[in-house]
Amino acid sequence: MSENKAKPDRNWARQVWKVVCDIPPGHVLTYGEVARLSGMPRAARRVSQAMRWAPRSMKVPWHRVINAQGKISIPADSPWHKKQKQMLQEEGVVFLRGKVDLDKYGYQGAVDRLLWGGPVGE
DNA sequence: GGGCTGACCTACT
DNA sequence: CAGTAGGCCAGCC
Repeated sequence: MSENKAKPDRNWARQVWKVVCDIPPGHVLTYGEVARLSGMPRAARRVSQAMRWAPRSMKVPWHRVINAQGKISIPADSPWHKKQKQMLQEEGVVFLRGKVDLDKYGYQGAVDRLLWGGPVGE
């Protein structure tokens, strides 16, 4: 209870990190989905900011968060862009033409897989 | 107190 | 499929 001395502004970011930490390995979530799961459907932009503030001590899988286009939103200028792509590939995510198939690795695809309890190609 | 920025999204052309 | 326009909201100057 003493570590929570951060300003209330950063409090919303905490919820975002919590949702991101809930993303299963081998799956990705879009900023809009994460924002909606965090309770702020219009906060897609806020999520991006939260990723930037995500401290390493939290081990937040920020690399599992991508944009609605299924592509990495980090500018190629940043070394993290290359890092994220490698991280996802390590998790089992496949990049097609530089994009990720949200139909398979997206949240909706994850639920479908859990309900059907089988591989995606069906 | 006001205005610009941004790891975005959705919709239309 | 690619490009453009509008919206949305917190952080920073």
